[in-house]
Amino acid sequence: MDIDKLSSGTCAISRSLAFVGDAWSALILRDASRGMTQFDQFRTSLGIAPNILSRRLKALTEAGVLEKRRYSERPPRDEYMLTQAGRDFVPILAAMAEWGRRYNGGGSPLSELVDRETGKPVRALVVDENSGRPLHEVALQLVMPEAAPG
Amino acid sequence: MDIDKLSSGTCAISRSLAFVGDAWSALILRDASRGMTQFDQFRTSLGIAPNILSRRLKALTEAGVLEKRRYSERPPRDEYMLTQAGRDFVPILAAMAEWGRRYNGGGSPLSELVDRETGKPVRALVVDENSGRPLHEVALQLVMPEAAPG
DNA sequence: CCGGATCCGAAAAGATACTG
DNA sequence: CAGTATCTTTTCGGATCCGG
Repeated sequence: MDIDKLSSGTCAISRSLAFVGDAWSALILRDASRGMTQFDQFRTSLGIAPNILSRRLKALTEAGVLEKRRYSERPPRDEYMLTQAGRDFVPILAAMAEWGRRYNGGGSPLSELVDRETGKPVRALVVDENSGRPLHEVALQLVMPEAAPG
Repeated sequence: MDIDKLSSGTCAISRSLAFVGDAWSALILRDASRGMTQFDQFRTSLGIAPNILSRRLKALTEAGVLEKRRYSERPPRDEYMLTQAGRDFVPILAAMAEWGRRYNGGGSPLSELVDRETGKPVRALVVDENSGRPLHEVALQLVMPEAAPG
């Protein structure tokens, strides 16, 4: 679809989908959050063709969720690191993992999220920051600017 | 990419991406959460080609996040409703909206989420269900089954 | 008018080979 | 390693048509 239109639209959700409406991009962020930085790490982990990995890395870098950094001059070597925006997206991946486990968890054993410091399993839950209420208990209404009826 | 492989892989995140790694699917869920049920409502709201919409609705129905229900026999009319799985995905969309607002919020005024009952704005935050800590403050580690090094 | 199905050109994905 | 070039295959998206 038209990604440029998505990222400039009036819906805040669309603006995120501009990045992760593509599965590869989200999986790259996942691997980056696991500490991967190099082209070949991503390529091997994802089984992705190099040309499309290249394209995604460039797009994610231009979008500001990854940062390219040269860590060796001779030979020239670059690494990709999560920016603050990228790190802040990781909890959303965690929430997606929670959902995936609950509603599509059949078959083989699934990956788990743990707190790296305590070693305890983490269960992602989306709440309202103000009230603390879990959002799945709240009747949400998305209000578009300029009054668009639903 | 290969969606079937995604939805059967060992990573819980991948299993969610099988559904929303596609931007259209997520936007359909967004509109469904706004109360839309009919083919033409989605089509008009999204500006999507009918064949694509048809394909996505079928996929989302087979995936179990939408349910097709016939509400009129003559003429035959169907509506699409969120299932429990679909409703539980909405908080993730809310978290994505929050992120989109923070990191890609420039330009025109953006859509907002409000509590339909109180009318108050909702700020989505992903926390650990057990400790209550915001996940962006937690050092997360994704543990794959069968020990895969990062 | 609603809910699609069909057809076709354009675009993107994927595999593979190759280069600095 | 970290990509680029090239090629084939798949998917997308727009226009149009069809049955109820």
